[in-house]
Amino acid sequence: MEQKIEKASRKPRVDSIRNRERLLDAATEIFSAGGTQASLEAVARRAGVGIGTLYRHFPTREALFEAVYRHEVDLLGDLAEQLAGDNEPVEGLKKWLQANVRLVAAKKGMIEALQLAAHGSSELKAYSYERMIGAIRLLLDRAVARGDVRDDVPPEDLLRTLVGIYYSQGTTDWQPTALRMVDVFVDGLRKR
Amino acid sequence: MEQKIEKASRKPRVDSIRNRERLLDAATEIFSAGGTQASLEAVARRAGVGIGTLYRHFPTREALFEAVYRHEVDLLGDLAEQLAGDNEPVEGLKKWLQANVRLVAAKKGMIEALQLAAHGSSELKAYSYERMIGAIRLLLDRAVARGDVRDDVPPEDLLRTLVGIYYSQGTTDWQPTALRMVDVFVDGLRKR
DNA sequence: TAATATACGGAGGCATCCTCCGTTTATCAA
DNA sequence: TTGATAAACGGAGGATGCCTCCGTATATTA
Repeated sequence: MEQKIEKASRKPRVDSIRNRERLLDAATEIFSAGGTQASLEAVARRAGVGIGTLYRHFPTREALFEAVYRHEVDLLGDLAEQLAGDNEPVEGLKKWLQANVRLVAAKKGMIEALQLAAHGSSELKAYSYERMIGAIRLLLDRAVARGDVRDDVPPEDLLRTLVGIYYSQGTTDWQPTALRMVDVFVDGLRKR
Repeated sequence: MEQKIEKASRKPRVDSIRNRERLLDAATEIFSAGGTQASLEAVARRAGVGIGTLYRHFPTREALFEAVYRHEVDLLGDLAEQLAGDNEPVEGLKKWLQANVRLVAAKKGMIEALQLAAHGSSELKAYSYERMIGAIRLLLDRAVARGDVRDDVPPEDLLRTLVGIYYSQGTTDWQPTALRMVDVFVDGLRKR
């Protein structure tokens, strides 16, 4: 959502917008691969901008995490709406859950960062929680309505279970395992 | 290849032992206050030794975490034995549980560190688990034997619950909350 | 007390963090 | 178009942290 502040200001410069997007993409890649403490200068290099530009757009490491996280949440929300058109509701649900694995990397980093810096924007938390629950409900209800899966699992429990699955995996190279667990779990939801 | 000669080694130097202890104390303080990524040079400064000395005693950040953690576990084990002499078993149990809050800071850091470096010494994990369970059992059994608390809570469940309480607290300044929760929980164990 | 094994400190090379500011450029009014 | 200027850009630079290396200091042993 774009916000317009009272000042009749100039149009934002196109290079500024472009660089912001490049930085966001680069940060998503770098953080997923290298973890929380990846170098911000590496992010700037990957984005092909100067370090000063990075700091202008995201004054703190935490601000960058927040932006990455919010972006991922939005992507997942959009993906759910897209998958809701699918013919196979259970498959749609499974695809969405597995897409989450990508997010978790970012989320892990962000939680750390927020704890550290101690201004964990609860607005962001609330926003993302709503968005995630909404996405799950959208996909789950369709599968339930078709009679494909059991009807006694509320979206909230599903989300909590997911987080549990992701966090219980401690080691590196956890993603394949997590994907497998999601697979098992969704099969468990199915009615025989 | 030359063969290593087995020689009767000298006694360890007293300054070496002293510095090792100073480093351990300093690291405990610094990590508790500043978290995982606190500066190792700060630890050395606080201990009043050179940075080289720190690295000689603890070649990696992880080695230092391990040593701090093991030390804390030992202290808690000893504390349990001491509290076991107390006249009020439930109070002893509560005191011990609250003493744990200190440990958690170190533990959080260590888990991170171990995950990152991916050689999480499982010997250390096993050791600390045994020691913790032993401590809880020691205190719990006495309270049960006196009929002060319910008898259907095994030590393992108590430990898991504790960890859950500590980890569910996300924000900074979590310690007061955690202490309060422990208080509530122990009261819940009491028979009316 | 002398010999020597052992530990000590910190300089130095490299990486990252973050700020500051001179330079470049997109926007807008004329 | 063009010139003025607000806005964004890049990266040098100072501070700090990581870790290694090695000359110096000292505890232990004979």
